[in-house]
Amino acid sequence: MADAITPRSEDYAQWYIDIIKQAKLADYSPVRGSMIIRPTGYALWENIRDTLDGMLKETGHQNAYFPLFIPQSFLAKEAEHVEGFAKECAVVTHSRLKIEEETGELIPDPDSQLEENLIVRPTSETIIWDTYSKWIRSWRDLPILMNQWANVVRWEMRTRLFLRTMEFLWQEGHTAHATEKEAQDETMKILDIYASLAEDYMAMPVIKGAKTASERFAGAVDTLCIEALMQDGKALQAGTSHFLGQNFAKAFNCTFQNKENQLEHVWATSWGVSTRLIGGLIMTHSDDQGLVLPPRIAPTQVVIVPILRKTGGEPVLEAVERIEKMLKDAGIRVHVDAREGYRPGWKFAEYEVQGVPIRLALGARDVEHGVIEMARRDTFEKETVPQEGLTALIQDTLEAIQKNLFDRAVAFRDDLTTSVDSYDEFKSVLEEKGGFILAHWDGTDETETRIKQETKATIRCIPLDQEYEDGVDMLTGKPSTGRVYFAKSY
RNA sequence: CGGGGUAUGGCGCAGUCCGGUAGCGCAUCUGCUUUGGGAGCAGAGGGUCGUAGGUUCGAAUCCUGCUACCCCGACCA
Repeated sequence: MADAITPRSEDYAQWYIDIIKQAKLADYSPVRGSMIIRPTGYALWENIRDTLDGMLKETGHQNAYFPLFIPQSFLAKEAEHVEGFAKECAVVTHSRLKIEEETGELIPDPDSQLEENLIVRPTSETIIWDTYSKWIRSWRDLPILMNQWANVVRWEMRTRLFLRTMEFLWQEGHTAHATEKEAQDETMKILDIYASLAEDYMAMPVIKGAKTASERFAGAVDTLCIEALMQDGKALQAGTSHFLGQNFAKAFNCTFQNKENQLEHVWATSWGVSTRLIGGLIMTHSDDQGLVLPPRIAPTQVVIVPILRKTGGEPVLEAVERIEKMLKDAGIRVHVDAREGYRPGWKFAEYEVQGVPIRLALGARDVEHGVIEMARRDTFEKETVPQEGLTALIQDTLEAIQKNLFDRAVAFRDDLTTSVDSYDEFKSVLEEKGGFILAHWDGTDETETRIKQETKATIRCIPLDQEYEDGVDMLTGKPSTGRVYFAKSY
């Protein structure tokens, strides 16, 4: 047995770290709060990225790239935005280093102090709206549907691999529209795309909803989000889509002439998902044996392990090669591990830790009988099946795994979603069961803040499919017309 | 930014109380035997003990300062 994974029941946080290390997704870096994304982890990100990128292009968005450095003065232009981000900005003040003669120490060269400080982007609204104000003159210039894949930096006090790191990878979409309605529709359209990415590809069920004022993006009029529930009963904000109104257009003086020949401020949206999704993926499906990956997003969907004896391995390797080609031709991502020096049992354990959905094992006996052993990562089921018709069976099984993971996660989420009507009940459910709690809320900041202070639970979202229901706020007794989702969150 | 903990081969740790020149497991390398669920035996390589200073004939060990990282809380994708 190699290094063990701490069981979830013992220490969930340690389990999460163990999974990432054992599955070789990421490493800590020499810089606090920064992480090294290893090839396996990055391959996962590439699949998420490529899937989403396809969906965005499908809906008319184009990619561009804006710079990492933003003039410090830009950040100050939108009042709420600066308040939200100023506390976590990395600031560039000098352009070169020099060796101090007396001490031999390497220091920023005082002579190279910048005229104006640069900040490392925590998000790009400011530089993008500065640019849009130059690009947009007429209603004919609209809409602009732009996205960028980039890294951003937020100087976090407390970090966790994938979930919160000082530097992370994401995409940020920034769109400009002629009308409020069009911008609002865009915000919603993106939310649906995010939900589809999460549910249909990552098999991670999400609640679509709107953030309350206190949880809103700094500078947004409205923030929509998708919220997922992790195995420890805590919620994870997995993506956000913001309707920015005309806030940034006003701050950056971005106007256009409408069809009535009047000057009007542009309507805006912005939206993003990040490498945090990988953290969500891990905490949605994985178990005490290691990572569990949904087939549609798994870098390797099928691994084939030949079982070789010292001599007479040729027929086995030939069969493996034939099956590999067959599966590859069908578009399945397959990997053959024919390495010598590692025993089959070792390899089985290795791919289990890495979450490969299906493992095939083929030995001399199987070749003789025209069969092959197939093992599922999600259920640990193992069966010997005919090589004849294998491709179709694999395809079906991959789909079955995908569906099983999603169904399992939905069932878990539903089990851990509780409706409560009193504050006492709220507190006891939160304490003993965790998960999402549906409760009435009077719509005020004060109540939300008090609940947060007293219980550490926040309103994750006001669900978009909220049903009208007369009720009273569990704390204040004031009237409410529908339930909102509360939870402790990451 | 507060509280706690840790720092010794690549990883995980022991050694520190009571100073005498560094050890164990895993991993790595070589050879042989193995190979259908993390192999066995034999041998080998690899460490300025986080850092700076002090005490001492002698410091991983005692003293002082510093730094980094991890965990737990307040703030955030």
